[in-house]
Amino acid sequence: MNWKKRTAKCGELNKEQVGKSYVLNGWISSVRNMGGLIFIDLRDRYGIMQLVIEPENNAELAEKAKELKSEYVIWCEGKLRLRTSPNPKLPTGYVELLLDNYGVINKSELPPFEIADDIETNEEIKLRYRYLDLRRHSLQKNFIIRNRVYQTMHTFFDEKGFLEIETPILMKSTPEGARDFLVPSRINKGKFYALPQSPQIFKQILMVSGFDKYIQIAKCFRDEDLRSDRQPEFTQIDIEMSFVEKEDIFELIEEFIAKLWKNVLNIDVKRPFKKMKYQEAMERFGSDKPDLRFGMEIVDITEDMKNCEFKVFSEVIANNGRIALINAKNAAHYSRKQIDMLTEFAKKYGAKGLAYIKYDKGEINSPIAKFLTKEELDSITEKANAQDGDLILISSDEKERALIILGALRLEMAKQLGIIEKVKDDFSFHWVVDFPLFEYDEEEKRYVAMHHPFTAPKSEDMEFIDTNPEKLSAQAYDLVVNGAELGGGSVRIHENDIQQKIFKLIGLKEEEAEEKFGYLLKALKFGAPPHAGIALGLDRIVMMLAKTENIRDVIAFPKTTSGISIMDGAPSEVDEKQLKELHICLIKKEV
RNA sequence: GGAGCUGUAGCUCAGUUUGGUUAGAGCGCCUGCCUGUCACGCAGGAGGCCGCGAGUUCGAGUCUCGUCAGCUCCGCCA
Repeated sequence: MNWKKRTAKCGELNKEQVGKSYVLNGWISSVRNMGGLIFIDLRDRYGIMQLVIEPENNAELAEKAKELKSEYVIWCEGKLRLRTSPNPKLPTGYVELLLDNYGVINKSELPPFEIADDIETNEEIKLRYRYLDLRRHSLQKNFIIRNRVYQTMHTFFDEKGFLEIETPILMKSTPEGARDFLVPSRINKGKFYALPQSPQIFKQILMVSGFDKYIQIAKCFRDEDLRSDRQPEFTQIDIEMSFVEKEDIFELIEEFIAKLWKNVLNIDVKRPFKKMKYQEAMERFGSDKPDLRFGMEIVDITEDMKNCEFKVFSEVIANNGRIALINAKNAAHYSRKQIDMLTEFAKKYGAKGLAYIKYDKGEINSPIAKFLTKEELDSITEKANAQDGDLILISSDEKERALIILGALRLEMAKQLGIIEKVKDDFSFHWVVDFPLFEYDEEEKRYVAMHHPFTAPKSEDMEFIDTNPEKLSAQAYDLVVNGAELGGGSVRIHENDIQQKIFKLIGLKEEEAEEKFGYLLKALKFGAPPHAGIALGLDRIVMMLAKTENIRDVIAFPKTTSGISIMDGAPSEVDEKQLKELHICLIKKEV
């Protein structure tokens, strides 16, 4: 070994250790050569230590130190002393290491960007040099949080008697849900494994086996388009329990979440969490994951407009649609152009247009006012609780569409008006419950499970199962924090006949159900206990704790929005030989 | 599958509206000076396929079309 091993870490030394000698290892963060005095900032993951060379007392070392550049890895030794001019901004700012000697362990090319917290660099270069980006404290701290989450989880669930059990990564492709990633089998030519979208069926089967409390940090894979909070591979804290009801899951998860927030942020979370029905979430907030940190709730005015002369409204009413509004307080100053942009925004969610009323300096300013009677206008003003200075945005559409549009506008206006900024340090935890069991898929012309097809219907709704399936509510629940879905789960079906019925309702023929899910159906015949569970999005939890808007900030090696890993170049073409072994031949793209 | 924004020095960006001499700034980098810096300071210097390809034009960083990449969003994501 031609370097000296560290006896301390950069961020750990302080006043208490002054007078002692240490060896440090780390990366050169910056060199400030004052001529008669050389300062070097040495960085490791624990912090920064200032090194000093005094040319007056060690001319040789000072001369040698001219070789030192950013991001060289060095070892160095010297005595810790108090600084004559301390820097209170640094945790280690009261001390410095007076060097007796140092050595370069490994040189570095000039990095393509500076390794500093406060500089912006384009995403592509940061991802190409991910190892350099990951040297920044601003990113490292997220992985320290992530680790805190792992450790809290392991301890918490171990103490509760949960068993951590791994489930297969290579499994059978399932027809429901997201697009599968497929893995060809060499031994079984022409056949494919799929990567799990979640370990759902395996964990249910573990319940049948009697492992009544299961947990796993599960890697999941979904071949769908990416978003700022979605990667094709992501991590779930996957949980399942036997002989429980949904309340048991609520209590367990609330306790766990409270522990996480305490351990990571030292915040005391108020329990129990609020519960809101899906229907209510949609009606009041236009979302199944409402952000409850602020108001601006949706107001239904369909009834008030039932005799309205305005054709847009009357047609919507005739088609059983919804006319509703939100009141953007103090936004009457919005210009025509700004409102046009809001209209464009609404159109992304399928709006045909957007009506508005400005209560501007005592006057009502609205292109639709002339179509409304005084009574109609008054009732809008009253229901919206509109005052001078307010801007009312009105959506009229098919019911769910209208609500979704207003839900999106509500969030957008909260952003634009600085409301989100005001509540950015608040946390609002709640459960959304009583989801519909099915929703109708227009494209496939069939019912699909809103959660997944193993979700139990509410027992009091079972009477509708043969007559009116769209009326069925699911025993499903989502954990929602600040408008983000951090997890979701359900009470599962543990009876073979009900499971078969559900498959039938989503359009799976008996043979298909047998072919795709036969192993689950069979397992349910062998004394399956009642069971329920949940999956928490670990990446999103870390995002929330780290207060970052982007999932790339909490995944060590993430992919770009087109699913590419720039650093290693995945996905890539493969050798003809590899394809041949797999009996795969590529279709040449036509030009 | 669709929409929007962005692409100019190693990095961050200006210049594009209205085409016209040698494409600028800050940071970083290189050389020298500097004894308390920590966003060190001072002096000097190097550094450009204006994403790529066509087109319009006497002339394109600037206009048009195409294309690629990154980001954000809609669809999609049980």
